[in-house]
Amino acid sequence: MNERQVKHITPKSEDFSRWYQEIIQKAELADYAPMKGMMVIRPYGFAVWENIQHHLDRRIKATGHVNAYFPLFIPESFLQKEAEHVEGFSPEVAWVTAGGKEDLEERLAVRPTSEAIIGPMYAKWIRSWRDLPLLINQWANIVRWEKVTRPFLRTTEFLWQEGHTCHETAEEAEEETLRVLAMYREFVETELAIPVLSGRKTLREKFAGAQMTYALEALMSDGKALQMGTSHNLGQHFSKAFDIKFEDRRQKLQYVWQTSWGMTTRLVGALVMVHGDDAGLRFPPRVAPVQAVIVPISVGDWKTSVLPAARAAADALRAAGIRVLCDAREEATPGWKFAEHEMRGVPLRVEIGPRDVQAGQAVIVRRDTRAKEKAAFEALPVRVASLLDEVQKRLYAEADSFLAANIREARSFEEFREILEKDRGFIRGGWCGEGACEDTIKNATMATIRVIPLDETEPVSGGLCLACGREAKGRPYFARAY
RNA sequence: CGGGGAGUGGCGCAGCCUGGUCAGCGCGCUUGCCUUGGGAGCAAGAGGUCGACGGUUCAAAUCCGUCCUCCCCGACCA
Repeated sequence: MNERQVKHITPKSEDFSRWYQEIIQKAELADYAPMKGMMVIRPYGFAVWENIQHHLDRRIKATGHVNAYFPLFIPESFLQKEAEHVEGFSPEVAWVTAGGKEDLEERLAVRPTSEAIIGPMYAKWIRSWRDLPLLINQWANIVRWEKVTRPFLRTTEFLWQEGHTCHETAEEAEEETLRVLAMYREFVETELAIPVLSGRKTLREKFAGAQMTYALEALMSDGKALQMGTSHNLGQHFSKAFDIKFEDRRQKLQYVWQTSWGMTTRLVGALVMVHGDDAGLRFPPRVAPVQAVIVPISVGDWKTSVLPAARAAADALRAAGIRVLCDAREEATPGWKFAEHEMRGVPLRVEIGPRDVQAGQAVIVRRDTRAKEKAAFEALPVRVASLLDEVQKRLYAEADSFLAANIREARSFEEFREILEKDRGFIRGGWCGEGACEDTIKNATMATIRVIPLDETEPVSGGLCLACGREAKGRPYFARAY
């Protein structure tokens, strides 16, 4: 019993923050690098990111976008062209000032986002309305000099995908912004099994340089919100700054209408915080690095009596397109393996022992419910595939009911504070639309407006602003956020 | 950037107050035997200039000073 404690992680309910850090290291998703705020994404964690990339890239391409790659460095003069953009990012830009032993004539920013290096290129490439829409995405690394960092959630360098598009009209740009938002939502819900709220950001929360920012927000199991992705309508802010013009269908010179949008390695952190439990991770099958682990029960002459059957089962599952691992390590006992793979979030475990071989069957155990069942060897691929679907659905359903149970209404500021104190989660309440009131609430409670639902563009009558008591113009979702 | 905590074999820690067999424990690791249906057991091993630099002293993991790094909690952000 005492020895067990050694490998054990802090229970989630006892100290969520500590649980998060420990599980990330023990499950080998990531490790701290020797530089502040930087981490190494280890193979197991990177496999999750690769699965995310795969599923997202598919959708990005299916909506007509193509991938390209732009430089890591941005000349300072470029970065400064869009005033609000520079202003917003200047505190967190890393600079390159020398090459070898020679100082540079102009400093180079390590991209905190790529608008400022993509803009000038688009200006070169776009001449006519026939060049539009231009729909490019890039997978890249980004550097933002953050003061407070946490593995996956906020690191100095992170990986992401950033889409940058140009359109003929304001309407098309807005459509693109919303199309991507919907695509993101479908992706997060389907692949990551995470339900989200989507909507507009307030002016204070929008991307520096954007005209309008839309976002997805998810609820972590400690009751704090996490932004899962953003889609920005840039209007003509950047096209004017970078002189991206085209001749339209009536032979008139116009600035293009742009969008940009991104999702990051933060999503890996979201998977951990939404689905994890006291025993460790619980990965949704569609992004799990290993979907099913086969544990041969090592007794007696298991290497000759059990192992071949385990290997054959692994081959059969692999042939059925399932990501499977046959854990034939001799140095670990079956019990050890059970606990380890549970901690690492493998959705299904398939146990095969001497008795099973005799009976021509295997024991399948679900990570999410720990339910056990038996399946004949021949039926294994079909049964495992269908159980993976069930686990995926159940994880979503569980997260969805948690989200639903943690969206509350506040009719007064007092009520708002009580909910925050007692339950956290999302709180819907009246807002007059003024930034000052947004600040008042934030300063008093640390909660911010996460999103303003899209179905709510018209003023809502009857409600009052939580901060000033005047008539509310909308009822956004508030929350404390990461 | 403010407040707090911590740097001792791979990991987790004890030792520090009261300098001197204090280089120690557990886990892990290596080798062998034996085991294996929920984190096995025994035996023998390998492994550390005690975060860095400077100072006090006959003597520093221990006392003093400076610096570095990491973590947590806050203000800013994917």
